[in-house]
Amino acid sequence: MQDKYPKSYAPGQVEKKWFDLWQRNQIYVASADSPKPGYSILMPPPNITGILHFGHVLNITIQDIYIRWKRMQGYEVCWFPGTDHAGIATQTRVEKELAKEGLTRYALGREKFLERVWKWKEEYGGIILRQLRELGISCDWSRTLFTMDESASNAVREVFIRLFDEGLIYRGKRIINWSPLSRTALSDEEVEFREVKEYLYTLRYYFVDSEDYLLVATVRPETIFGDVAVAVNPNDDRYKHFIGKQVHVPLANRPVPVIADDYADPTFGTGCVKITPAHDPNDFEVGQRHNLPIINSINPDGTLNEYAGEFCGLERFEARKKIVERLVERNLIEKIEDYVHNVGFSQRGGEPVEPYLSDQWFVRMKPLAEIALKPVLDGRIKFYPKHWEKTYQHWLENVRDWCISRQLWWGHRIPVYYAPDGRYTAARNEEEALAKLGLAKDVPLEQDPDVLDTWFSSWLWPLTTMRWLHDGVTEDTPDLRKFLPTDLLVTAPDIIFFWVARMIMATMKFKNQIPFKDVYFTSTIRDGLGRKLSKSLGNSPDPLMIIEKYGADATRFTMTYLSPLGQDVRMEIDVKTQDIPSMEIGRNFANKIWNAARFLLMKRDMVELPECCPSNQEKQLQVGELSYADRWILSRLHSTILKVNRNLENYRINDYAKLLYDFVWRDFCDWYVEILKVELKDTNEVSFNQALMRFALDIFDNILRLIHPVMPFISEEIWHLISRKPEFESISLQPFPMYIKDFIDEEIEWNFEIFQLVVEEIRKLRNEIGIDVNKRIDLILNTQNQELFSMLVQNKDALSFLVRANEVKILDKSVENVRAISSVVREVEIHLLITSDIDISKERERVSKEIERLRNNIDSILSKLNNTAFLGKAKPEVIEKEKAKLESMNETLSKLEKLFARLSEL
RNA sequence: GGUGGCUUAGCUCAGUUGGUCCAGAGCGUUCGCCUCACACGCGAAAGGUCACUGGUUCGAGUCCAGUAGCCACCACCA
Repeated sequence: MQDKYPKSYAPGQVEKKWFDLWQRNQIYVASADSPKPGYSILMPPPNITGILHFGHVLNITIQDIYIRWKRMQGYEVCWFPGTDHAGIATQTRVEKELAKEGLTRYALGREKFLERVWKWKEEYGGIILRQLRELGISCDWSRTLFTMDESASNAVREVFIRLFDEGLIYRGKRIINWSPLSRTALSDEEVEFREVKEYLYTLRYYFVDSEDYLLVATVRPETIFGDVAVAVNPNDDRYKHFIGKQVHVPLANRPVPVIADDYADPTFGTGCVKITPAHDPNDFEVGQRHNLPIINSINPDGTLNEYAGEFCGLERFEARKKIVERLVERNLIEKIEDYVHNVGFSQRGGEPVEPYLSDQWFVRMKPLAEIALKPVLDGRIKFYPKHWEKTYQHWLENVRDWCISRQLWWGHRIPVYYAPDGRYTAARNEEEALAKLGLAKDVPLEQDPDVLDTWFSSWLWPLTTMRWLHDGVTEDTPDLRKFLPTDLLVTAPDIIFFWVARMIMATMKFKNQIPFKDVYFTSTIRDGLGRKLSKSLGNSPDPLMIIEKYGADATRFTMTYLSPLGQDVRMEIDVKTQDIPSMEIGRNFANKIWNAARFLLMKRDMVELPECCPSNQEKQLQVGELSYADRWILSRLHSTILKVNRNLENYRINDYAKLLYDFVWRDFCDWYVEILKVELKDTNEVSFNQALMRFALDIFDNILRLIHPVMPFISEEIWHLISRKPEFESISLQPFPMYIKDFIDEEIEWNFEIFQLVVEEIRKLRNEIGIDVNKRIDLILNTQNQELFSMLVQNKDALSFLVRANEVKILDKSVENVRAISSVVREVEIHLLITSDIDISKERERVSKEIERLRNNIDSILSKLNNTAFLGKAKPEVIEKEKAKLESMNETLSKLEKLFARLSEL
């Protein structure tokens, strides 16, 4: 029998077995025609270049919890998976591979290069999804979508054309964020600011017609070759009279005018600013105001161009060093000071972004922001935690136009065609473009070489996953009707602007519907030092290794257990071994569940329970009289069911996990299973034992179903062992436990708590006076409280077992002159009979301490009850409670005092 | 600079609308146990002026204001 159910739970094979079976039986494929109400979640599509990290683990686990919970609640559930083509990341990746072969994308040409990328995608692009599977997720793989699939691409193209025709997409020459590494424009969101220590150089700009000079401060001396003016504030008396004069740009020796503009802050630096329109957004605006020329002195790859003279070809930071050297040489630097300021870095490439003037495509955001703000403000879309709504609102109200063109090859090509006369339009193909432009059929057109920002396809995710415009035409599909709006989006807060806001914009704009009802922002995972997990810090263990070591269930459970809504998660990470010790929480819990099951199964086999599966509780209740403990665990179960549902509804997933943990470990294992041992031993009647086991297994079956959303594998495994169902069936298709109010018995729960306190007090006494664990004790318990007396009598055998007692006497009147160590708990006197001498002074100390504690409590209650303000203003039930408490405490106190008096007599 | 969050036991954190017998858990520490499901376990113990100041209230860890420290996001002047 020992071999039939292994002693400790081994997740590896179990998890693999069930995942394969779930796949083979296709139990997670959703039907848009189902009569059941729909419930849907869009999986945030991971990048095809991505590898699984703990952010995914948490995110995916939460989604699977909701998907499984709702499925068990009887919804037609659909979880849409997919992957993102990740323009820059993927292109960079493949270019690196080419570099190893001594090739570049330019050498290969656009078409050949894209072939390579597709090949790479076919080979490696699915890895991340396969890794996700290891977690046991139950998404509908038949609906997997890639953002560059034809159906999605069709929708992207249509959306571009529509927005273009409406004037919401436009082309313009602007200062954008340029990534010299990837040689492409970036959106504002792709730039992150970091504080850096640099130098502030104060340069001398000599007047053309005198020996005098202006002092101009800059952190970027390499941009002087793009200078077209020096600005001073019109109200700055120091410089007023220089306005209109000419100064020489240092080294360049080019004369530029001194102009007046409010942009120059007299209180900052010297009060003079060099104006470099091509390399600074503010300067660009100043330049526009004053009709200044624009000199672009930096190449797309970040090197200086011919305007820089002798510095031409140098990389911008290298150039800075050389230029400063030369400036010092020529005595053109007044001073160099330490300077700390914020610099924008490319989120992906990590290099400082270059403000760069170029022609790009933009989406006009104002009108879209307005329609996206509404559903969040009026509560149709709810954020969890709520405070993100404010961040969202602030962003939308201050949003700037979105630069969507990327100078890449991998991505959705911009569907814009240019005519030889310089005009252009957005169209599905050349033919249509010619027609739109009113040109003859043989006029050659050129398509825009750029591609779209990756997020320009991601923002359509709620629509493209449901095949909206999959052929460029079809507006309505069964999936859209059934599953839009989706019910929940689970995502990290750092893509609230990138993705969440834009999906709301797009779905509102094109479908006039919200994309999702609830948005859950996941916790950021940090290591023991509070740092984000990252590969470079070495504090980001491979989840697959962790899953292999602890099991997917354990990993899922631990992550859930540790993730409070709206709070960061901290996990100790052993950098050396790449281990996460806190995963033991889940592993130990899984093992505990396994062993509880093992115990029940062994007992079931012992009593030869014939049925294959437990029936429902209502039937059980009629079968036979339930014991006190039975009624208690049933009541606790239903309290737990109620709270589980409430916690899941409110996205309090860590509370959900904790609740299960405590219920299973504390209530079920520590108390119920222990008492069950006594009850089974109590009688030789087979039918009684069978009924009892049927009941216990039924409780456990409920536990398995409660736990299934977070621990799908172990619950499936044990459920099959208990139910003996064929393998094609699944616990994930069973109903989630229903809360039945009639099973809640507050009186039982209350009294049982006292029972627990009594047991604990007796164990404490045993421990304190050092009674050998194997020695059985004799006890006398007495109480005048009839209810408690009856409870104790009913639980006498259980109590005796739990405290390892020999003989237990339960009386409803007080006892005199017993040779015992005594204590009082909630009106129950406990006398542990002993044969040896009592250490009276120790006993007196113990009892008097207890008396003092109780008196303090009584005093505080009395002061409340003597306070007329309290009596006048507190709720009646609160007052009643205080009175009852006082009464009970007084009762306990008088017993203690008697006890103490007796000790004094000895 | 703006906004939001956090500050409870040695560590990591719970504490849902203010009131349930001294504010809870896990880890760690100490003591005792291989008690016939589980040592990934069982029983027990020690450990907290709930950051600080003030206010509201009959009553505050819980609500409000201020102070300090930490964190995140947004903005950003050479």
